[in-house]
Amino acid sequence: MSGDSAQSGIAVDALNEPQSDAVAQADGPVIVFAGAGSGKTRVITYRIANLVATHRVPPYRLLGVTFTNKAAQEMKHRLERILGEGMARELWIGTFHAVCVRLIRRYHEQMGLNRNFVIYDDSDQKAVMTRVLKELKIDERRYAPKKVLARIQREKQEARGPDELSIDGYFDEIAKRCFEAYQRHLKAANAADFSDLLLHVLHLAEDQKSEAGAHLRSRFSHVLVDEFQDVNQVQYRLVRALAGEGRNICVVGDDDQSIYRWRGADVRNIRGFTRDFPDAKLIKLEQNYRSSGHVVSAALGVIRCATDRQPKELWTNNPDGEPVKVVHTANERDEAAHVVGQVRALIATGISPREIAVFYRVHAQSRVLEEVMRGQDVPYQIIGGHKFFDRAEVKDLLAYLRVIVNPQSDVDLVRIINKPARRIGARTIEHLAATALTEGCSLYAAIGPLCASTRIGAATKRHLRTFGELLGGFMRAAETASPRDLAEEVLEESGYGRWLKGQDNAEADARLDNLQELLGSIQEYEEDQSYADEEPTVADFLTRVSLAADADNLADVPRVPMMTVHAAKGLEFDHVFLTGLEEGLFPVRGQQAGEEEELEEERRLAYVAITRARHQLTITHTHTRMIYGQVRYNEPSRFLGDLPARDQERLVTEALRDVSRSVSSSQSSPPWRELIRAGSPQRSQAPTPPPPRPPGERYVERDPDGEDNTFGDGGDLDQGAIRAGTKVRHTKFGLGVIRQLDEGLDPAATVTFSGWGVKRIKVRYLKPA
DNA sequence: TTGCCACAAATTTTT
DNA sequence: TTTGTGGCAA
Repeated sequence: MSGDSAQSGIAVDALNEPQSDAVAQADGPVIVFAGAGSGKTRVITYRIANLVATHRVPPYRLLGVTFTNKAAQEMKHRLERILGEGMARELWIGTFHAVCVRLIRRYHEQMGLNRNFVIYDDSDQKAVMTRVLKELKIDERRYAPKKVLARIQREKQEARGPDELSIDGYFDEIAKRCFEAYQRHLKAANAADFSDLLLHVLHLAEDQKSEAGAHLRSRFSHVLVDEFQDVNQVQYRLVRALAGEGRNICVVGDDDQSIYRWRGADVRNIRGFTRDFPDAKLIKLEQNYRSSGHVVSAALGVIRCATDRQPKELWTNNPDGEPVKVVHTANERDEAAHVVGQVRALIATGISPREIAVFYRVHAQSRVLEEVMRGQDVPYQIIGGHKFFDRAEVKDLLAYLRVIVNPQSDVDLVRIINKPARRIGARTIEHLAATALTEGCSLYAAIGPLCASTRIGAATKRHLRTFGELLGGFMRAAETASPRDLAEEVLEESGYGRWLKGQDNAEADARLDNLQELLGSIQEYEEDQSYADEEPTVADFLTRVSLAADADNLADVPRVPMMTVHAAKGLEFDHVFLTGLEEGLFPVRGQQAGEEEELEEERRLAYVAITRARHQLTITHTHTRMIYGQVRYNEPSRFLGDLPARDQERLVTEALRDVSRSVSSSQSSPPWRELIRAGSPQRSQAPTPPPPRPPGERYVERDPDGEDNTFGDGGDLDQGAIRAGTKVRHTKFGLGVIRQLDEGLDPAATVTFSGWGVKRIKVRYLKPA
């Protein structure tokens, strides 16, 4: 391709990025090792822009793949700014799964899928597997559906089918039989699981015989992959195949940040890339633009000890900043108190809570931190956790829609057949399944034959028939109604809405709200489609939902983000608190033989965590920790020993000093004694002094154990104790503030909950906070 | 068919 | 400690 750069109205200046010329070359394979904070995503973005603007590659022939919707979104936005909306819209940018769904849309006939196929998520997969185990009469307790499924998914991530499963022991025999049956079920249900989405495309792309395969392979002239260290075998083969003869493939990643091996990611892909593409141009980006000198140096100290990594030296021009603080604390409460105390101090100096993050290795650690945050009135937000579309009631309504669009989907049918209760219980479903098996049809199609048989009572037949007619009616309605109208009709006619309304509790109210929100999101989808001049369909909406990440609801109030280290990948913050650096927790495991690779991954995880910090990093660890209901005595994490001495400052909390004094008098001096420094500025302590309270709020002495705080003598919220502004707690929504109060026989309040928004809740469901 | 109790298990998680 | 699941009684 020529370097002709006479282009039309494109912001050329934007292309003159420091790294872009390194990857400006248009042809041939390129691999970029991009260290943490070196501007990884930028490289891909500018390469794409450059290909379009300078090398005149038609945008629709460019494929850019990311791992998360968020990353894809970000990349699209950046490219819109550089290339303009019209051009950017033509680009193929998305997650592996989203891209594959788009391709399946175009090639579904060659893949043996019906247009209206549905995507089965984890719980659907588990439901299928449970069914399979029953059918094969395999003991569910000895062979847990989750275990079998995990085994199968491991195979699928390597693009192996049931026939290629290598058998080693009895479990594998079982797994193989289940695998076959599982795929059979998916096919019959006109469904695909997440791996299938990729596999369908892969199989066509690697098919040397069909014309469609050749067409698919030549579709894209350039393929670019972000976070290449996270690709699994299937994804790697997929991008290789899609790059086709041109071999214009550019991958960007950091082997030091490979933390998803347990999920099928294979670092060997990034390390082996140069084997598959010996002519690949290798580029290393080693300058870190993000973090302070001490942070970068600390991160290097940890990662340097890693065995088997692509040698590279991260460096930075940034000032040294403050050394990393390593704080030894007495226990998890002390640790939380210290972290929250520091966070408050930072906020008090005017730093935005959004720029102060708290990390932990496992979710189980978050509870204590949350309690102390709440107790000290620090606004926080847990990142990760469940998605909106995973809520039971949302999944229920979606299951109705899925059955309507695709009546072959048995798991969806089972999900809703008795919701609301229609007197169709497990027994009847078993009969239905048996009939479906002998008839070789779906559960839905088996309703007729079963009702014609004599195996079930007349009453049950009536219930089944009514249900069948209900669905039939919906299917007819689906032909003309818009998705939103259909959803509303389902909610109404199925009795689901009435069922929820009948349950007089706050939980049901919240569920109804969530369903309203779902209707809202369908509406939004319809509007999007009409804006894009496309027909909205239920099937398309369902696909989007399946591939959607959590709707990261932008917090109205700035809050301190709290998350696992995994969730932190790709993010950065001015101040980072990394908790629980203890042997047995971080690294979580890895001391035994055969777990070396796991330990390596923990090390990379620690590296990822450290490199999230821009200005300041505080690492904490505890002497004892109660986790999973058991007290553990902890050695400091081995990773702490890898931090260079000059980059860190070791501190202990007062509470630990007390512990150490009493312990050291009776025992030989423990290794952390020498960490105690005179004049350490720790103010942490076990019973937290009462935080200052805003006027107009009653303050009551807390129970020293920190259990439920109560108004006065506790018990229920009495009328006198609440008014607008009162803080309350709800079992599901957590902490909230009353906005408005409606008196009456059964008083209700409008409450703003952090993370949940405004809800109307009966006062009797609220507890004082 | 539903609801309750005992018991076990318990990283990390996107699509 | 919390959460999910299976068995059993009403």
